[in-house]
Amino acid sequence: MRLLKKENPNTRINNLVKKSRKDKRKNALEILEEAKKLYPWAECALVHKDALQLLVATILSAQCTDERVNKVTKKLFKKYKTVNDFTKVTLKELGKDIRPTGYYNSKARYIKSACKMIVDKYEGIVPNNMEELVKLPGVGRKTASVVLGVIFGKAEGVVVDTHVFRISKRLGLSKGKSPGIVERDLMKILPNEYWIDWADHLIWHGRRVCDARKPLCGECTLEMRCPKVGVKTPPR
DNA sequence: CTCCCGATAT
DNA sequence: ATATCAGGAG
Repeated sequence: MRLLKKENPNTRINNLVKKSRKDKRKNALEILEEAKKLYPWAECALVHKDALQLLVATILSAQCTDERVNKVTKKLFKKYKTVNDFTKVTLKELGKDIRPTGYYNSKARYIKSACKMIVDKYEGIVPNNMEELVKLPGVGRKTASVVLGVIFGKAEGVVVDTHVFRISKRLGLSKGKSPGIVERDLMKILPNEYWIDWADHLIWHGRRVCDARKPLCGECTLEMRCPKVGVKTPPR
């Protein structure tokens, strides 16, 4: 005498979490298509004018809003023009110059060391491939993918920042507990030609709608395709 | 896993 | 007071 199985109106959505890679791909591409309509510009939010500036800005963006990074880099890039300028400064002084971005001691070390390596090993030129970029101090796959995508228009990986990590999981595309796992899942699900677009558009969606604490599911046009994995209190 | 860390929203 | 922000290293 079991209880009657109650019909779940969200069966289709719940099933998205267990779908095959092929189905996940179809779903992901539909979501991306919609996200492109929502954020047709999808430009890089970090103000920069070349590879070095974007590299530095992206290192600074760890656990910090892009808005504050831009405030800091506006002055920073007037003072430091080349990789050599960053290698000459003391860590104490560079730390002061980037202080509002947080983690300023670590970031100052990363930036100075990375610039030194660029001078010593890469003839002053920012590398244009994943293998070399991630050798730079303070540069992981996320930072490297940002530079590769924005500056060189190339995707050797998928940018998995806090937004992409959170949203990809909410959408049921990955259950990975680290950005690395989520990136591998996304690389399997999405064709390479969409890797850059995925992060570009989902990050804007993460900022404006699919917020970490209080996602505006009621205003979300991706809502019908979203199983909302891990969303605690979707407000109406 | 912990640590690095200021600024802002809730 | 606590959570979060275009993470990475040890």
